[in-house]
Amino acid sequence: MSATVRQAPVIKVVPEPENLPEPLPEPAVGELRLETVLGALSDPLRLRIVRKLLLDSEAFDHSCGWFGLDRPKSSLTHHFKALREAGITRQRQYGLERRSHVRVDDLNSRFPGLVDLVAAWTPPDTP
Amino acid sequence: MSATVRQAPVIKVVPEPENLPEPLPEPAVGELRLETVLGALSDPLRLRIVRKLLLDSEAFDHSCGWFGLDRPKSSLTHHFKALREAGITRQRQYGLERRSHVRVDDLNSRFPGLVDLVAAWTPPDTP
DNA sequence: TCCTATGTACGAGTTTAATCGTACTGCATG
DNA sequence: CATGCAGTACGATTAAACTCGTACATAGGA
Repeated sequence: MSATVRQAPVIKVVPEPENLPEPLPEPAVGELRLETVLGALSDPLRLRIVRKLLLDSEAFDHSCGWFGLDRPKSSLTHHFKALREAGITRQRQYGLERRSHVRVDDLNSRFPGLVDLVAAWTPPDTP
Repeated sequence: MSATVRQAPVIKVVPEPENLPEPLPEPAVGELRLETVLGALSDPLRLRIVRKLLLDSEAFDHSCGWFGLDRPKSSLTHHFKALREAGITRQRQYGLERRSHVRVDDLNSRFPGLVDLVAAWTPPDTP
């Protein structure tokens, strides 16, 4: 168990980019397309990822392994990339790991209510 | 402001099935799945169909040809069926034509806000 | 320095979906 | 009753996406 996911500060809506790695390539807010976002969210695994980020994360970014998904790493890369390219998540490189968080403000401004729908979703087979 | 998509339930939630043809097979309200609905809405053509039904229809069902889509008939059948099987539209057979309307109440009760997102959507290339 | 852990890149196999031509059904009207 | 019309059913083709194995890159620590 190496380090747990512990990290220090309670911040997260961090205003200062100086100590933060640059986000990976992503669409700007104005470029978000409803059909693309819906397509990205139509996959149960990705829906679960976004929902977990919304519900279980306090205010931090989370790395791939935090989600506890039993899929090959290359599959996870695929889905995290799909979410980022659709504009749903933002990813930053922290040393080795690539951490994600949901672009809640961007999504709420362009598609109000959508984030709440995902948060209220119940997975098909999870107790 | 223009009306939001809500309009009076006076008509449209027709209570009497006696003078109405039976709806074609469709999922019940409780069976609606967010991932399926989002998948059905991730297609621009279907998004356009649903949006037109929401905005331009008064309270009636509309047949395939009403939409003015320049696609082969078999393609339209495919998409209308996808919408119905996802639970987004209801279809009834009126003599020759099969008319559709959006299950607004069902969608609002299970996925509040989703219908408004579709109504507010702007097609990629339509003037 | 080597080793491990995190994650990517690439490529192949499989599945799913979109698109559409053609043939068909059934009503409705002349 | 024959013709036209609205739409489906079926099948083939094509394109996209999911899934995953393998190989590779890198940061951090023993």
